[in-house]
Amino acid sequence: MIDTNKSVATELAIVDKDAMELVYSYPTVPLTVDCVIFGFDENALKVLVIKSDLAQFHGQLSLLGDNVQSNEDLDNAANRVLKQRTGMSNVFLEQVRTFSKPDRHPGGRVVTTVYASLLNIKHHELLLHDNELKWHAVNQIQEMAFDHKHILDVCTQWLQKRIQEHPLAFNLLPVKFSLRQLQNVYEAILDVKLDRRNFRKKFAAMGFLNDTDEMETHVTHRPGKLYTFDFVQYQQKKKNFIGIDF
Amino acid sequence: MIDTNKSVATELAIVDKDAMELVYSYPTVPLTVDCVIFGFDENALKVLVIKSDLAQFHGQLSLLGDNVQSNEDLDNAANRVLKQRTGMSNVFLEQVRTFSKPDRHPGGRVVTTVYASLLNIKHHELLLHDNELKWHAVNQIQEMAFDHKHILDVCTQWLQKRIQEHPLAFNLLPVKFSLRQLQNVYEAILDVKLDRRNFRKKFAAMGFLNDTDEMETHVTHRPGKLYTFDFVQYQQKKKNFIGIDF
DNA sequence: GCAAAAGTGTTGTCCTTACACCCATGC
DNA sequence: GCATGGGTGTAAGGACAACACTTTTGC
Repeated sequence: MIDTNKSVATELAIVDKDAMELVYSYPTVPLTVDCVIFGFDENALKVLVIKSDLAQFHGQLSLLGDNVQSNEDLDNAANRVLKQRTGMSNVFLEQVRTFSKPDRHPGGRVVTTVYASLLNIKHHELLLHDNELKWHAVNQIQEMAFDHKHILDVCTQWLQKRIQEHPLAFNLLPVKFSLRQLQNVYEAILDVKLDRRNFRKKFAAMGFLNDTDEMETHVTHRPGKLYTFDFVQYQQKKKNFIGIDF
Repeated sequence: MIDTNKSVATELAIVDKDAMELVYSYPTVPLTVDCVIFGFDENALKVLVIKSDLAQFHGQLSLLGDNVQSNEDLDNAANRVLKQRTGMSNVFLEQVRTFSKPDRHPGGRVVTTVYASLLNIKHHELLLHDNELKWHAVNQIQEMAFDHKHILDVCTQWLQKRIQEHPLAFNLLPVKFSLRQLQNVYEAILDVKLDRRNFRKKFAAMGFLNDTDEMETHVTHRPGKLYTFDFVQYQQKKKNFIGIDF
């Protein structure tokens, strides 16, 4: 029963005090975020990495990470880290997973929440180059600092699944693109070779492509037709749309 | 260049000290795990909830959660919480997402990582009943403590997607089950009628079913064969396994 | 014997795959 | 004219959907 002699304000204060005491009793842990920024360029899937700060991992590649500030949520932390490390903003980051093995960081226990994104390298010029910030081809990375190679592998699988469920690929292309460009995206991300004729048939059947009457120009071969992605058709057909299977 | 006057041991010690100092400089945060245990019974999707401990949320439903201990990874913490709250062990928990809004807990900042599972209510008798631990129908829960309703919604969506990609349905069945029982689960969850012969063929082809030499008993019709789920086969074939499409 | 569900094969359709030749452009 | 990739059709095989009758048990 509520004691009606107490004001509502007092009641709340006491209640909050209980909750605060509870929270104070919890052990606390250093928290970081790491960003796995995938990019597509020159027909290869790349990822944005730096050289590790730590002497222990001297020369090794590391994801873009930092600790989470005291009153910052993880989404904000990830966006802040990305901006601080690369100068990029307005990147759509998605939370992938939280990694928490107690020995994953040599300096002691650190829990990290990983965010990933996929963007067009040409549309996001790197403004900073601290710690040798660079794009590396994903399939050429053998070793990384911490557990970052494992994290990268998890994120690569995440991306491969994600791109088959959702047409993220179109984000990587200009508004008008050729089927070859589209196919390159899928081949690079899924790490497979696809048959050109079957690929065209599949996308033709999906009906998300609008045929412009334009062609490629200044290419050293027969120019291909240019298409646009039909967002309206996609939204309408989305409910019946299971995915893109190769 | 490495200073060859230093022993390797000294070098490592210095390196570790750098890493430790770095980690000590990070702010720390109270971390919890919450478990969203879905159950299927009487043709309804249910979830295991308790009444909140906090006076502020008096009478409101809460997920099963606790703080993460100092040297425990999140997977272990989730399993421990589940065991402490319900007595259950050997439940396959999957990490869903980490929630971190600074104001999500009235006692101050608490970051929580959420795990979910799906199991058969009848095969997991609740051994404890503290805080009125009970199964509630998911679609009848309007309000919960903290941001737990939001978390539940996220997990429900996660489950609907997940069950189409992975054979979680086996979690809902006894160790030995008939094909009819298996088919009932899929029909109920996917809300479709399936052809018995095609259903059997599909699962036979997948090779995850072990034929026991036992039959149903005490049924008022011809008894069916009982099968077990072959976890080993599933793990091996998993990489090629795309999903269960009906 | 009757009700109720188990068990079992075949066929047509559709989707996926594999595969080869001519065409348009830049140089 | 030659190098480069664009554009196109067809056939075989595999997966899926549709479909009906006989069998085994409890009552």
